[in-house]
Amino acid sequence: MKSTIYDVAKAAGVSIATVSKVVNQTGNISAKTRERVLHIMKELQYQPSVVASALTGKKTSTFGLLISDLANPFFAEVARNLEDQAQASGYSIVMCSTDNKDDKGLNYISLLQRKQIDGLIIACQFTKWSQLEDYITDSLPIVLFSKDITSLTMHTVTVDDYKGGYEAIRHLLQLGHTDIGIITEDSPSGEHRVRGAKQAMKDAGIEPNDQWITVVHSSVAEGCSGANQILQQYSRPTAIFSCNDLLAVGAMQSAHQIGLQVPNELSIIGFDDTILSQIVVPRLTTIAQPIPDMAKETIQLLLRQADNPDMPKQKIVFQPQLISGDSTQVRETDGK
Amino acid sequence: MKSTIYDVAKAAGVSIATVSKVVNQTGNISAKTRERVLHIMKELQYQPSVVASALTGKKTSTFGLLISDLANPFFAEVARNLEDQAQASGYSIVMCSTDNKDDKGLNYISLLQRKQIDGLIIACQFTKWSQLEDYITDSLPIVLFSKDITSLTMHTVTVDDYKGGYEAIRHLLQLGHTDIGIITEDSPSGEHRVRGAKQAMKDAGIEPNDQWITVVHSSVAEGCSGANQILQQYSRPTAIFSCNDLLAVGAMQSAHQIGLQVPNELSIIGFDDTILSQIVVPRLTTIAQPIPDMAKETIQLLLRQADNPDMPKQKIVFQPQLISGDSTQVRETDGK
DNA sequence: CTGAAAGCGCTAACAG
DNA sequence: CTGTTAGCGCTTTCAG
Repeated sequence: MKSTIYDVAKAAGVSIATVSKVVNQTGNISAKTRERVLHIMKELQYQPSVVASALTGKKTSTFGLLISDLANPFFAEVARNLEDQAQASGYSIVMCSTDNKDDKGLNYISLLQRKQIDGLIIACQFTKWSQLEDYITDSLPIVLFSKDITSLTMHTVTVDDYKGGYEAIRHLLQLGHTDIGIITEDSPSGEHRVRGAKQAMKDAGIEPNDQWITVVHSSVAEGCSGANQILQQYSRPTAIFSCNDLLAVGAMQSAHQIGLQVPNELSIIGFDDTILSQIVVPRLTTIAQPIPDMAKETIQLLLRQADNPDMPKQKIVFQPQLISGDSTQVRETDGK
Repeated sequence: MKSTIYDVAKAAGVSIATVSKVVNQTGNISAKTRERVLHIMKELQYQPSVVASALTGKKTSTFGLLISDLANPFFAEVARNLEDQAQASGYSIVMCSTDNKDDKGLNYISLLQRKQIDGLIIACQFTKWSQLEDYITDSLPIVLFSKDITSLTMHTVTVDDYKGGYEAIRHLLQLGHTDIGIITEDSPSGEHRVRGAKQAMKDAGIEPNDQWITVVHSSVAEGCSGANQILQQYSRPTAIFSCNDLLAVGAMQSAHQIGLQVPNELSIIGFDDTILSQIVVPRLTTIAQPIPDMAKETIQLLLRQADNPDMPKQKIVFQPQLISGDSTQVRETDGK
């Protein structure tokens, strides 16, 4: 049988209040009794119940994480980093894959609140963000990760998607590419990346060709078919910017199917720098998000909200970074 | 402020016992009162506290998952499937990446027990499994996933690693390969796979060449260097069996560096059928584990243990399946 | 410095 | 069919 605070108190010949104080290091307890209690605790293998203490208004030391799909390498890495940071502060994380389905997400949210989590990280999509307000207790610390929903006023940790898109194109431009296709997914960050990309082209005096822009769901397969659409046209671009690595890998497969050499005949640049981009041959050039830093900031934000419920909402934006791989190269002049 | 069972009781003009009964659908409550209570619950947005009910001895509806590394695609997929299955039964999962460090794992185990999880899935390594017995309350339902520790008598869900290794080699043999290298990691399942592999060779009258077997840590980089060791020898094999996809991908990179064409000059077969094997070019031939089925069985086992604490320990073994990719082909006769 | 006692929100007999 | 009551294990005044 598990031992309780009563068992310890009895064995130590003190009251449960005293035991509670030595456990939580509150109040003033003489060194002597503390030692004795500590000793007994060890002897009885006493493990304070998180459940009981949570009932008295203390923390559960648990965060919830809403994520699109844990099996997606990008999100898996995000989850891992968040977990590490949380663990460093004594917190654990409940993972909830929503597949970006509103009802699934909403269900998880109420479940998590019934479990009295101390904070929630939202790293998935909702089609109707407004519903969240009905579901979320105002006192629940929340951070939006890698999503910035302007209609919602919440703490937010993101990468500068716009700049990332801009830099991706600038990289291609520097290599001499002027005919550039874009494969993107239908999401806010995808849109930001595309906006940045288009702006970079315009700033270089190039008008984006809408024929070379496709919007698909985020998967390798769709990235491939999206690329097919672009590459099988009569005139095709010499480079493609894919809004995430999954799509970029799909584009590489498409090129392979069509018989285009990457990077000689087609340059491809991705976004996220997931493990996929690292193992693919040629190694994908991509835009990296500083996930460890973002994770750290996210957890800090959650922690700080606990002490300071109405701290002003912050929007923290991190800078993306170009990772040079082997999937992009100088445009070959005989091309097109 | 969140509403409690008292608020509902008061508003409905009944006792909290009655409310509790309609919430849990226990006892006999007249349709009329039930309606009324239900109505009030909705109105007050009443959400029963999992914490409070757990304190009275009920479930927390939470499982813990100990996993090596959530960022590893294989484990991410395992986690996702377990999460889905758990969610189908109203459970959520706390993820704990241990990096196969004993102390990390042990810490997580006591933390999880303090949080009163209803069950634990262990899918990571421990160097000293015996320690677990001191940490785990005998009443905690546990399932070992994808690990079978013979010294421990626990419920176990695994794939037949031995057979998987055997089949992998048999596949290569059928393609005419007789000079086969092996890259493996230092783990029980890795050993089983290698044993199966060696047996397959022996059964075909081939003596495994220890020069062509390397043991490394599980990562792409180590898979690559492990393959380098094998392939840079004066005489090299025409095929390599890698004990998991990470290593297989590493082997592909090694081949690429050395300038060996896969599969013409070198066939490579992996294990796990992760997303990595699917995106790599050429598509990796590999041995798949039926993760969804394994996950389902795991959760069922946990659930059943809750009702039936001392049910006889089961060892459930699933059959691996060969997935034909493009990384293996008939041995070219001019080879070696 | 230590202890008694009142909850936290809910469940489970046991009465009525 | 419904309500009373005694906990579950712990925290936190408030006395002593």
